Amino acid sequence: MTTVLLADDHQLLRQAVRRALEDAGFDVAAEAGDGEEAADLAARHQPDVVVMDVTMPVLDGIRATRRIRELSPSARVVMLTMHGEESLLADAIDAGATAFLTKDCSLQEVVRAVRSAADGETMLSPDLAASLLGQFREPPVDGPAPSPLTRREEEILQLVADGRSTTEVARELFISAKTVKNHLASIYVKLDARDRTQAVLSGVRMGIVHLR
Amino acid sequence: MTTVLLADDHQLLRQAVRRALEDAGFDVAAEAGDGEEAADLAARHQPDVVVMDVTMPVLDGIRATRRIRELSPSARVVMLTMHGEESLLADAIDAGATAFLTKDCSLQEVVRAVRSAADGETMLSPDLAASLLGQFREPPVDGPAPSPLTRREEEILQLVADGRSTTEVARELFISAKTVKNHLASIYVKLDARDRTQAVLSGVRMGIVHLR
DNA sequence: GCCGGAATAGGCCGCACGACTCATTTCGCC
DNA sequence: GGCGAAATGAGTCGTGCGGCCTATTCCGGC
Repeated sequence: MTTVLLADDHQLLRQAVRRALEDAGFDVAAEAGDGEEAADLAARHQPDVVVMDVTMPVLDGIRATRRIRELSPSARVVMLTMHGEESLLADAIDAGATAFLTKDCSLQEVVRAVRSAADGETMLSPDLAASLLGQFREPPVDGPAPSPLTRREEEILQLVADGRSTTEVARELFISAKTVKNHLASIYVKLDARDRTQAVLSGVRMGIVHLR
Repeated sequence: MTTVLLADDHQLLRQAVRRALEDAGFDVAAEAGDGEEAADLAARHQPDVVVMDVTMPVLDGIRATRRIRELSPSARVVMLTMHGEESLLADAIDAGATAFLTKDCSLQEVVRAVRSAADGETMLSPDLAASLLGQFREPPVDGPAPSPLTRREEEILQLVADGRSTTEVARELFISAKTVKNHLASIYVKLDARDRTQAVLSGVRMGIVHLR
């Protein structure tokens, strides 16, 4: 049977989660009230899954997770947090957490996450997944914006972004410096820029030029 | 009872998923072999959840999802794909998909996703979630790179990135243009840039200036 | 108490840059 | 066949920009 360790400084929440997990057929082997206790109990009981709060006394959930991952590598950690902060998410995953849930999710979600974790599978809180996907969706939206520049102009802007001066661009493309300046002037008009700096930045924003 | 529509051009896969869903207590109302059929059947049966493959004849899963989201807004779409391509993920979410799974996941994962979708919750394939998180973890690694610039220099570089000329920066900061040039010279040395364009680009790469 | 870095400021020099106008050739497209 | 856009090139003009050197003030740390 799958054994679980609960770590949260709020007894109320521990009781609720314990009920839900036991109803779902899990064996809650122990409960911890702070991170250090959690690490000790994990070492002793070797649970399959640890359900852990991020904010706890003595040793926070992130550090506790790190320690548990060292002492009991087989244990999967399901992280709970009050606030759906993305920085915490990154830290948690870095520490070796398998799942990450916000506390405003349902008990069913927690049970589902524990089941996934027991199967060795990653899981994200639905709302966090949504916000992550939201960030993922933004760039492609304005990413494929049709460039107002001609091929030659894009080529020149990229070279300028790479640090070339007007004469260097000219040498590189085997054309006269004057032509490069003409192209640049055209670029400034099209991108509503008044100098190469603004033109390059516009290019970066529009995804026409690549940072190197 | 939760009704489900299956859309996939491989009958074998449809049968497998149907079995798993029915065992889990779902009602598989219909099956479609291509995207157009899926959209039609969705309009007729108004299922709670549509499980749809990305690659299908006639109308691909992305377009089919878009059409279904228009005709049957209450239907949640769980997207399946062979390849865990992130560009597809973005497109799928943009089309209005609620969940996104790779086909190498277990049937239990599909069932879990359908259950989540029926509850109106987003879900990500564990491996996709992991890869997303991977990308999320990277930026913070080199993000908090200690800036070699002083506060004043950062301030000036940001203004330059915002499009201000030397004299404009001076006016804005109530200092002489000469001082601004001095700061810029210092910035060029520290960032190994030879002009404002390269300095600003370095700033962008290092995350000390923000694109606006 | 003093040294050093940060912020302030001035001068000088040369060139690269950007603004404005115009010309030629070569395409694709109607 | 001819129109228009893209690419090429030129001249002129003014000034913004960057290199180099020096100086003063202020502050924090040794």
